[in-house]
Amino acid sequence: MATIGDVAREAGVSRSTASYALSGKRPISEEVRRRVLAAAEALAYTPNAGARALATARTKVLGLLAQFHEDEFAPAMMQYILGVTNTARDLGYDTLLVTEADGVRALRRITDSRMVDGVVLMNIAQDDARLPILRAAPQPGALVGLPGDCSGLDVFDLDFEEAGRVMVDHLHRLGHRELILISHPEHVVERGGAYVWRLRDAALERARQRGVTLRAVYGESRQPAVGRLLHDLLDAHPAATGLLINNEAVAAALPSVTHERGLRVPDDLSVIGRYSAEFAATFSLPYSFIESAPDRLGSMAVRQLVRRVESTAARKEPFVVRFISPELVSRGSTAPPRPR
Amino acid sequence: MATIGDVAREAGVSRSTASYALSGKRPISEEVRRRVLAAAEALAYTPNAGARALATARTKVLGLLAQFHEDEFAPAMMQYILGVTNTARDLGYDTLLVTEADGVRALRRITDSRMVDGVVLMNIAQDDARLPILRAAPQPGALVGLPGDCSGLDVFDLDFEEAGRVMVDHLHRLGHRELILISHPEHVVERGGAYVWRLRDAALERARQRGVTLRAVYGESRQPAVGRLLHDLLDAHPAATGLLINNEAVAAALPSVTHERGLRVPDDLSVIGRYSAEFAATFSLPYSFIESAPDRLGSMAVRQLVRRVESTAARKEPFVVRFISPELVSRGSTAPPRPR
DNA sequence: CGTCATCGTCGAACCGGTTCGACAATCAGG
DNA sequence: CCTGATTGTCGAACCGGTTCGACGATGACG
Repeated sequence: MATIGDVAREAGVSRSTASYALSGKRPISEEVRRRVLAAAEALAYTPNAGARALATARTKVLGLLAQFHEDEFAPAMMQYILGVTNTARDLGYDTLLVTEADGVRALRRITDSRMVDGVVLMNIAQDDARLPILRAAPQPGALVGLPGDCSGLDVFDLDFEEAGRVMVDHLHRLGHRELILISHPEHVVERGGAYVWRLRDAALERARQRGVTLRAVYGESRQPAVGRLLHDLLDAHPAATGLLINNEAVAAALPSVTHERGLRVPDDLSVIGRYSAEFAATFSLPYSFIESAPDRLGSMAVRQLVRRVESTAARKEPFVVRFISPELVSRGSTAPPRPR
Repeated sequence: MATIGDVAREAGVSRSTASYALSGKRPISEEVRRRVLAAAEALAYTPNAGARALATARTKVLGLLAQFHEDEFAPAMMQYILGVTNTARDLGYDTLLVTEADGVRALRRITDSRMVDGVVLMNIAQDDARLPILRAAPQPGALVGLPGDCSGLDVFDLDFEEAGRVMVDHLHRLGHRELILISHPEHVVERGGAYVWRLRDAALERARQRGVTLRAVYGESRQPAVGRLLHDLLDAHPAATGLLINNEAVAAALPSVTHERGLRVPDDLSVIGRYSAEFAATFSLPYSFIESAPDRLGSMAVRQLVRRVESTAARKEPFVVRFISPELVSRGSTAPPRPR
């Protein structure tokens, strides 16, 4: 494999001149530049990433830490990842995907060894043990998800509070007065998944203001538990006319449950979910939903991260916490209530 | 950040001695080793990945090239990826996930620049343009999926031919004589997705031998096309009593279609799919299926790749093409046929 | 008691880039 | 014609590891 020394020899110049000719960081005569470029082309020269990283203290690689918990719904994760990898590539970066269970150790490893120029963290917990490590790291970091303490990091997330309010308002306006909200399983909350209670508490508050009865329950993330839960809920609360679903697995399981019970949506039951359009298409979900925009979030996180990586000025800017406003995509799964 | 020079100074030895003490590649007195380890600990020393890569010509990173085509079913991909990243980490490697659309350019970039010690390729096409690049690369490569020409690379895949035969035999034994096989969309075939015709042709051949009528059709990968296709098929072939599904999106869409038509499985229709247990659980699919074992395939590919990376002896071994035998997981979705 | 291994450590070179300071050649201005 | 600035190139140092060869000290042995 050709080194820059080979290119220089082939072009009849010194290594430094070859380097300058290729990078353009100093004026080089047209004649010499041509020779160097031709030599690089002829030898199929590609700079050695390790050597360049050593010299420039830049790897052009971003770290992406994603945790896959047993009780989480893996398919939903894929789109966050693609949002990150695709945007990173557009900006000239590759992505190191780390799925190690011990996130703290993983983060330490990739930051201390200088494998990456910056890190995107996913599956953020309320009191995430990785955050202190990331704050102390020499590389900047961006989060997809809102932790309890945002200091020292850029944060991007869906506005789950507003999402809860939008859902309640929408059904309230249609005349619904008794609703059920199904969230994630309880372990997700115990693990610090703030998005669960952020949406739930805001929805409860808004329901109270509107005089709507809202029953908030934990969901499940696996079959057959999900199906059973749905049946039990519909049995227990026959007066409920609307369902709010903040849990991909539950949304995916609902169609067969309504079928089994002979319920028609929206005639007998109104439904609003919270997931991505991509997810809706994949699982052919027929419900109106709040777009969770995973690719946009991943993309935003990367853009901000790269800004900080590449500019010392940007690195000194105050940290941002940016929420995407929930957008309700109508699929006609809500209607005025009708007593069952 | 501490360098090995800092550690050496702190321990009162030379840089080379510090290096040997940490790596154990030469005998070092107990006394000195202790001092070096203590210094490394105190300074929180972590070797610089770029410097090490430059010196050793090893990065401890594997490349993973995955393509996400519009018409492919993304959720199924996640498990292959996890199989790769988790196994890689167990063996001491990190994973560079590359999802760039231009696979050839991406592969060139990561191999030429020596960012990775080896590469796993997914979504292999019959005549995959990336293979010549990978064969010529200095790093070893492993494929998850079977191309037309396997030379120079290790290949791992499900035995799709046998899977097709197992499906046909299973239903034939139960007494079925008219079956439908739904594969992937036609573009997947045009793109060179050999697994489509490998399963299909073997199934057709076996059906011929058994005197069974097997209608093989292309599928769809998106709603609402998938649902429409299924309805049309069941309308057009009322005499068919068994469905073979080699397409995750179709399998995921089938339950609601059978519900809508009031068909019961297996009483009115027998069904066998081909996907992973993980996928079945996620989508709560109630069908018997051939396990496609994505995590096992990813894991096998990485193990072989790392063997070749780490041992010159292994690098000289003949290349392997290894098929996982299809295992039929029974979920009770097949029964003797009953005329509809 | 001299000789030869062995053991433990050190200095120096190397991996392949980037970048700083120096310097020769060219050119414009006084 | 001399001076000073500008342009283009080069050599050397550096980034932070690893590894080779050498060398002094120690111990075994004849």
